[in-house]
Amino acid sequence: MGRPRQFDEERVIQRACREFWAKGFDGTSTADLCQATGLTRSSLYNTFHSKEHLFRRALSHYVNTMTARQGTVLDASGSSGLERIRSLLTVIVDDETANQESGHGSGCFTVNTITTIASRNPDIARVVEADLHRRLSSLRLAIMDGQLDGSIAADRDPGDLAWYVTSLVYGMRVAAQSGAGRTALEGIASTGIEALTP
Amino acid sequence: MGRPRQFDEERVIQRACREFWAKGFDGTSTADLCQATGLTRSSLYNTFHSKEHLFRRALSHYVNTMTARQGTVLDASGSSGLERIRSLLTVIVDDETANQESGHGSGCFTVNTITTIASRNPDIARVVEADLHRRLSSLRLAIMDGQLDGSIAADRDPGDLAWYVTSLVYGMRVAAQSGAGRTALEGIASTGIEALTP
DNA sequence: CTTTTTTTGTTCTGATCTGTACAAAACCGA
DNA sequence: TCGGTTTTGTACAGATCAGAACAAAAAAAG
Repeated sequence: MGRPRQFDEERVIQRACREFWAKGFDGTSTADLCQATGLTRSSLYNTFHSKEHLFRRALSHYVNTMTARQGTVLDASGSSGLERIRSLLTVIVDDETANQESGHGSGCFTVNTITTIASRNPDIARVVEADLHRRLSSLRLAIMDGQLDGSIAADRDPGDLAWYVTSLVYGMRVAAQSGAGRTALEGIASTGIEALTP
Repeated sequence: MGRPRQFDEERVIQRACREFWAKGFDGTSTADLCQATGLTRSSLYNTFHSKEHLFRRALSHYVNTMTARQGTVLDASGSSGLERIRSLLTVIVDDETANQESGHGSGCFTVNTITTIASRNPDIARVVEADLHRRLSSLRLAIMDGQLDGSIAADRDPGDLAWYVTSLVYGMRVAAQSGAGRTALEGIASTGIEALTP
């Protein structure tokens, strides 16, 4: 069935993800992508059709792995709703400090995408929007659990609180990118979670 | 003293600011800037030397007007520290809903800059960093006032709380850009401010 | 071995990019 | 009115951009 591919598609997407993450859609050229992935021009276009298609694949890969990992923390049974959200924020702090220390930039690919092309590209906007709704639902469930087990204030709408936590995470991502170190992020997280307690 | 200019420099910077704000540094071409400002290529380069210089002027203009406006709210005497921060958040909510309704995009030019080129351009990073420190100081003063007048919990470091409020504002900016409407933003603000009360 | 199918490497294309060159135009001072 | 100075319009330069074209290479199917 023809010549087999000399590359692993998943691996290529991961490399492309790093590249787009660091430089954004507009700031990344197809030459950059070829160099980062090791693919030639024709292999890249033969497989992914266009720069925008590859971007969507890379972005989807990012949000899927991120949301999955955060989802396992959020859905962990055995701890209170508040504890699960606290764990989520810990994951964020660890992520950002790891990013800062490992050099390859910081911040969140999703946030970067929201603040740049999402407003100008409906197809890309759809990816982040679907992910947003997934995360809001997960959060709402954890928050409702917390309101039942008494760890989270019950006098507020779970949907509002889910938006609040989302916004808190967004803020921590941007703060990390504007220079906030681990201790600053931990302070933001511990202060921010106070708003949820009864 | 030579031929006088046929344009108002401030006005040009405002137009350029809108353009960069909407499309980002990489996404805005010099042709876009000419069209948006009405200047010809040579006038633009004669006055601002390069795309990056103009970007810095536009960004400085933005952070100055924004921080000044938010500063007057934060420094308002006659109300408690907590009230002043609540007013700040109200300003943010009003800004974002106004942006959404008036069409010309939403979100914050500063946040967009942080999440895109700031990490790749030290000169631009310096602009946002200086502004960040100004805002953190203003916030810390208001928070210390609040801790003295009893409206804000005194058992937390003012610097940590200043970072928290900054992060809260960042988060609201991104939330607005990802589709949060006025009521959602108001919910985030009112929940977020709970964390500050004693 | 031959044919068919797919990937790969290289080259090309036309558009767009930032920035420059240069002369015409418009103003001021004398 | 004339000389000096600055802005303006247009044309251009060289680089880079996303993507297409096409034949060589590599494998499976017959």
